[in-house]
Amino acid sequence: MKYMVVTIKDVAKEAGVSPGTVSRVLSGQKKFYGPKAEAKVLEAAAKLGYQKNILASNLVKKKNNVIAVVISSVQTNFADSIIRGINKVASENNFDVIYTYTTSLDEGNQPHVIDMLTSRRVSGIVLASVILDKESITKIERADIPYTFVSITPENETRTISSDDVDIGYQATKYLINQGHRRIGLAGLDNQYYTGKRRFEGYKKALKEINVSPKKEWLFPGDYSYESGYDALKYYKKIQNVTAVITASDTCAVGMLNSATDNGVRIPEELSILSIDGTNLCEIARPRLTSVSQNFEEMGQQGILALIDMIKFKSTEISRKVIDVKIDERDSVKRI
Amino acid sequence: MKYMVVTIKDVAKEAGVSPGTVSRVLSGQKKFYGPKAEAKVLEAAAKLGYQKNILASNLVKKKNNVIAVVISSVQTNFADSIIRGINKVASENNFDVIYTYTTSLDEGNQPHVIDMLTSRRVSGIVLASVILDKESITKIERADIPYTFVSITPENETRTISSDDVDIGYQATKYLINQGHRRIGLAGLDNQYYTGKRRFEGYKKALKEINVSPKKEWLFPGDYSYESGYDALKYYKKIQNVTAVITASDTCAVGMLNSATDNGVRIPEELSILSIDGTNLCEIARPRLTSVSQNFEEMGQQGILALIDMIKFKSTEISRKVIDVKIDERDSVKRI
DNA sequence: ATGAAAGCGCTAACAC
DNA sequence: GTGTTAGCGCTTTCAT
Repeated sequence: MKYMVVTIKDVAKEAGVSPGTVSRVLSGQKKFYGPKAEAKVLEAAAKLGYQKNILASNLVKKKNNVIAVVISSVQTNFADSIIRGINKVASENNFDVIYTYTTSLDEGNQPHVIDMLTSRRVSGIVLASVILDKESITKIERADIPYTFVSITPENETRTISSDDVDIGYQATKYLINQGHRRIGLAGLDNQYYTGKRRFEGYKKALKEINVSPKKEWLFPGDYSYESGYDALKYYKKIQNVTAVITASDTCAVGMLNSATDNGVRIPEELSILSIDGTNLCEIARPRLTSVSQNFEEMGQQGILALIDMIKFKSTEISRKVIDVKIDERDSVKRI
Repeated sequence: MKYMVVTIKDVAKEAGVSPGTVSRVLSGQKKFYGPKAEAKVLEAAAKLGYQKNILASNLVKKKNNVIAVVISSVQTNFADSIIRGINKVASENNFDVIYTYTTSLDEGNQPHVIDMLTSRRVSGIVLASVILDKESITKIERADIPYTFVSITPENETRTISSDDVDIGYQATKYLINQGHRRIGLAGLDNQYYTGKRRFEGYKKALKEINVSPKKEWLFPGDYSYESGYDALKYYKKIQNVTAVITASDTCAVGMLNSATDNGVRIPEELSILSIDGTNLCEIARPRLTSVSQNFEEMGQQGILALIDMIKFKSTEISRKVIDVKIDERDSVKRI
C-alpha cells in the first residue's frame, strides 16, 4: 500500500483554511489563530495523517534542532555511559540527537563524516572520545557550528569536558603509594597523544613527592587495548621489578588479568593492578578491579549542556570543564 | 570569527556564471557544462568556502540519502559488530548513516525517535536489535519509508535479517548432547517474546531426538543480562540436576562464570556452560566460553543491503534472510 | 485572526 | 553548454 505524502497545502484544503493558518496552528503560535480554525486544522491533519517536513521547515527557519555526536568506533566500553548522559539532557532540552561513528585519525573517513554533518546544518557537534584532524575542525568552524570535545582532551583545545588527566595519573599513583607501593608500573598508555603524556606527568608528580624517580623499565606503553594489557603482564612478570601497575583503561586491565591467569601470576597477591576508567568491567572482572573512575555520564551531560548554551546564546566563550574522578576500591590492589 | 554562510548564488556571482551552472558543476553532471565554467566555479567555491546545503537539495530532489539505524540502548555488547557491518556497506554504496538510541518498548521514547526520523524523511530505517511498538511501525509505513529488522525477529515480521532462533536453540542443545550431556539447563531467556520461545523450541526439538523431555526445573528464565546469569548459577547449584547449561547471551554467561567463582563452583569441571552470541566476551572470559556464535557483522551488512535494495528499486518484496550460526569451541564445556 | 505572497537554497525543466 | 524560471514544503511578513 502506497501512501502519498501529504503537505501543508493538502491540510489547508481539507480544513478550508490557508496554508499560513495551518502552519501557525501546527507550530502552536497560540496568539495567531482562533479556536475554530485550530479545531479544523487539527482534525484535517489527523485525518490525512499529516507529518511535517522538518527539512523544509528548517530551511526557512535556518535552524535545525539536532545535535550530532561523533563517536570513535574504536571499541570503547564507556561510550554507553556518555550516550546515556547525552540523551538524557538533550531530550530534557528538546534537542534531537543523532550519532555517527568515525574511525580513528589515520583511517580517514573523518572528513566525510564531518561533511555530512556540516552540510546538513546540524546545530551542534559533540566529539565524544575522538581526536579530530585539523582539516575537520576547520570545516566545523567555517560552518560556524558550535562543538565541544568530551572525554578526550586534544592538546591546545579549550572547548572540552573531561577528567583532568594529570589528576588521574596523580591520584592513581598516590593511591598505590598509600597502599605501600613504591615501584609502580604504568601500562598501556600511548606516549604520543596528550592523554598519555598528561597521565604520565601526574604519575611522576606523585612519585616525586616521595622522592622516587620512575625507572624507564616501569613503563610499558601501548594503545589502551586488551592486548596491551595482555602483553604488559608478561613484561612485568619478566622484569620482576614492580609491585603494582596502573593500566591505561579497564579493557587493558582485563587483558592483564587474563594474562595473569594464563601465566600463573596471582592478582593481587603477586602483583596489584589499578585500572583507569571504572566502567562496569571492573565489577565483572575477577578479582574485581580497583579503579580510578571517570564519570562518563556526567561528561555527556555537561557536554550537551555546554553545547546547548553555545547554540542558544551564540556564546563563544571557552567551555573547558573538568569532571572529578574518584577511587573505587575493589579487590585488585593489595596493601603491602 | 564569524563566517557568513555562502550560497550557490554567491558562488555564481564570484565565478561569473549562473546559479544553475554552479549547481550542475557541483553535482558533477558532466555533460552539462564546459571545462572553463567548471574551473571558475570550482575556484570560486573553494575561495568562498562554499558548502552545499543538503537540506535544500533534498527538499527539491525529494530524496535523502541517509539511512537511520535505531539501536536499543539496552546494554548489548554486539552492537559494535552490527554497526561495523552497516557502516562498511553503507559507505560502499554512498549512503550516509545516522544512529539513534532508543529505550526498550515500555519506556516510551520510541514514538519520539521515530517521529524525528520520519519527519526528517530519512530514506530507510534499520531497526537493530529493537522491538518496536505497533504505533511506531505504523508511522514508518505511513511515511512510506523502507525498513528492516536486524538481529531480532519480532513475531509475524517478515522484513528481517537474523539468525534462526530455533536453529540456535537446536544447535546449542545438540552440541551439548554430542558432548555427552543429557540434563541440560536453559538460562536467562525471556519467555514472553519471540526469541525466547523460538530458542526453547529448538532446545526441545534436539532433546526430543534423544527421547528426553525437558524438566521444568531445568529452565531458569531471565532477561539476557549479567544478573540473570549470576542468579542462574546459584539456582543450578542448588538443584544439582543439570550437567550443562545454555545461556541466553554472552553477558549472561559471564554472569554465571563470576557467580561460579564467587560460589565455588568450578567451570567446566562441575558444570558446563555454552553461551549464545559469540562476541569477544567469549575470548576475554576465563575459562573462555564455548558458544553458538551469531554473525552480527554479516547481519548488519545484509540488513543495509536489503534496505538499499528497497530504496533503489522501491521493491516491496519480503526480505526475510537467515544468517547462519556456528559453534565456536573454547573451554567452558566439558565432554562427559 | 486569517489570507496572500515572498522566499529559504537548491535543482530541473525549458529555452536559446 | 548555459541562463532563466518555476517550485520543493514550509514560515513569516504584510495586509486586511
